[in-house]
Amino acid sequence: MYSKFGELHTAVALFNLMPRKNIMTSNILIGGFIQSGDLVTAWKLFEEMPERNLATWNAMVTGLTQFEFNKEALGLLSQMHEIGFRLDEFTLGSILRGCAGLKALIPGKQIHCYIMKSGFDGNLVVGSSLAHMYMKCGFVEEGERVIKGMPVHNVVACNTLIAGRAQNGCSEEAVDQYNLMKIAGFRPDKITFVSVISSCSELATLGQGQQIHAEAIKSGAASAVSVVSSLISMYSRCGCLEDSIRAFLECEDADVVLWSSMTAAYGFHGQGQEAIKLFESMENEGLEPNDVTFLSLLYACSHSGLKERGAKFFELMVDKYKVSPSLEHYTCMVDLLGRSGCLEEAEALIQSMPIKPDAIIWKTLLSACKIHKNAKMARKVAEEVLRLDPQDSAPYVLLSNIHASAKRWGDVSDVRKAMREMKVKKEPGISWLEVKNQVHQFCMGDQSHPKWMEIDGFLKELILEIKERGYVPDTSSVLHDMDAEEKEYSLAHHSEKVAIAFALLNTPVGSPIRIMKNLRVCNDCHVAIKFISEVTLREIIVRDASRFHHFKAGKCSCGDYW
DNA sequence: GTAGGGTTAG
Repeated sequence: MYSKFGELHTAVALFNLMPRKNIMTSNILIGGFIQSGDLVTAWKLFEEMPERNLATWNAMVTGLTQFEFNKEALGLLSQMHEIGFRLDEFTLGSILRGCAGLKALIPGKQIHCYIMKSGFDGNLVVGSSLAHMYMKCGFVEEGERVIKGMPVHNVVACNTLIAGRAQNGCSEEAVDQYNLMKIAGFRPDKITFVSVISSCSELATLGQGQQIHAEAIKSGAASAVSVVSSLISMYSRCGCLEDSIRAFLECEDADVVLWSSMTAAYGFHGQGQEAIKLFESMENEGLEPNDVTFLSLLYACSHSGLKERGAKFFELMVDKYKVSPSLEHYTCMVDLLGRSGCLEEAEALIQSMPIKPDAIIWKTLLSACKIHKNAKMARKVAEEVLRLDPQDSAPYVLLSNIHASAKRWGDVSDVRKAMREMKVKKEPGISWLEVKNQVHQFCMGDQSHPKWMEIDGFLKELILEIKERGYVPDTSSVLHDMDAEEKEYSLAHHSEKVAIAFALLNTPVGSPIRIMKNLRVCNDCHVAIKFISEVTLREIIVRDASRFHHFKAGKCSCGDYW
């Protein structure tokens, strides 16, 4: 009774007075200490026990995995094995959770073998944990096989499948599974909504996201802070910052994740000042920012050109909040310095940081070299990128762009030759948008859309019209060796331009257009879309690989800084 | 006593 009411030390005092200490009482105490987070005392009791049963071991293994002492839990498991204990569903569920946390596939597979032999493979808890372990290790298909092999399902099994797909980049499949689970008669809970709403942010399918939000409200799960965090991110990534703000303000039990997701949302829309204000209010509320909060904040500073503020926050993070900077934090800082033109400083940071640089951080610096047209540094940096990731097309494309904008055509063709030799291909640009709950996708060079002729004709007219207003095609981002006319044709068919033409033809006059793109918007498209927003009197919102651009009346919200 | 989830650099 005492251990249930949290008066553990009273319980221990009583326990010590007992002339004969039985296993059950000790087990209850161990469980109590684990629940209160005092693993040290739980461990001490465990060690002192002259005799332990399966429940004792299970309590300890579970306790260790609950607090992410996964390696230690695996150590206990092997001791259990040596002594000859038979593992039950409680042991198996917990230890699989530990394996998932460690992304330890090999021990996970060994446990899978044990499960098959001991006949636990039809057990819902064991099966879900096993599938979760595979999914966390990146083996989606194996996880699916485990879930589908179970004779009965429940909400947790469905959620395991949905979350596993969502976390492994199979967002569409996650949404499909969500629909299937409803048909099968399972009632989605807050964990379902978190996963499926996150998938909608990944897909940037606003209509779908709104519908699922409505379903979450009906089910009563929409006010859970974890669901709100995913909603903030979803609305932000679908281009509706206002809805993110509304969700944030309406949430009653805010935590650090909620604040971080709102910070990220502001950053994503280029509202660095707002992100900073938010961070300051968070500090005032007495909430402790974490590594992700700072990542979002630094990102927001970087995308708004707030170099000094960003640098100060980096210091604050290390000195006051004792968050040790990760490679991601350094990448953000390199981006911040590089974008604002301090290329040498950015390079010096990479050289001096205590973590080994990867291809991504060098690529970040390379983009900055492109923005600030520093061909000399770009060459050097491109070499670093290629050394770490020889198949990456980005350094070739960026180098070629830099040479092309300086009209060094010989250098451009050298880069092209090197690409051919290395068999590196540029990732094709893809843009997509939702019209009446249907997703339309346009890929550079693909004319398969049923309305292609109509779209193409309209696009030609549109380009002519914006040329009259002063648009001059910027062919420097065309990679191939072509004559000027071909280059212009190629440029005019960048997937975002095609998608916008399609949207103008198929959405109500005056309504905003939302386009998503897998790559970053090129400079030419950026200029062209500004003109298009002016001549068509439309607000055009483009999400590219890195952030949002809100085009309105000939201007972009990024202030041409991206 | 056991299982599934939110924010995140380029």
